[in-house]
Amino acid sequence: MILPRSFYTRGTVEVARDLLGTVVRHSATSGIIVETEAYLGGDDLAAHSARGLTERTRVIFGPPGHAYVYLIYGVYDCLNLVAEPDGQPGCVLIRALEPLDGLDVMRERRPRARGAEDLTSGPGRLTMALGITRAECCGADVCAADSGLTVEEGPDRGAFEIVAGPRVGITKCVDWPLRFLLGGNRFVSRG
DNA sequence: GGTAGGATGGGCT
DNA sequence: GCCCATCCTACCC
Repeated sequence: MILPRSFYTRGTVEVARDLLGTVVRHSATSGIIVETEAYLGGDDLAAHSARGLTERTRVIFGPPGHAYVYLIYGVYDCLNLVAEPDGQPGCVLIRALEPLDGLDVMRERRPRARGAEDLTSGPGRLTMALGITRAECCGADVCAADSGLTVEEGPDRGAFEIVAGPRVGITKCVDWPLRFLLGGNRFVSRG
């Protein structure tokens, strides 16, 4: 049920697409991934790993199937899942979830959310709703049942269309179609 | 319906 | 000192 490490030991784009429909679980809450973005190695200047291996980006260069959580704009934590074989950079930003378990807990963690669509429809929102912090989760092994942060096979919901487009909020490599979302899903971060 | 602007702190030059 | 892989509010149609 928990996705095996071999799932992540592949090209980042493939992993980003295949993560759609799977389930992220942490601290009494879970959600189905409906939007992802791939951040590659090589000449992807939008990726944190583009400036090389540093203390912060060490996890991205490490073994696949681990969580890379970072602070954005000094305010919010964002969740990534590391792909590619050990030693090669590449990770997938989780941008939106469809809430699955623990909706009441999510509402307590996000008192400002008006409807269910506001709970997890954004990279900063979903970490708040699931209680994911970089202090607790950065570097966590999402393939290990006892890690507290796991990614599981999702419920079978038949065929769905994957829509690709430019990544959100970046200024470099803006034309690369590395954002993926479930077509027509109302829990995506935008459009 | 839309958007402009502020909050806020770590990472890197 | 500048740059952010964002969110929320206020205010304006």
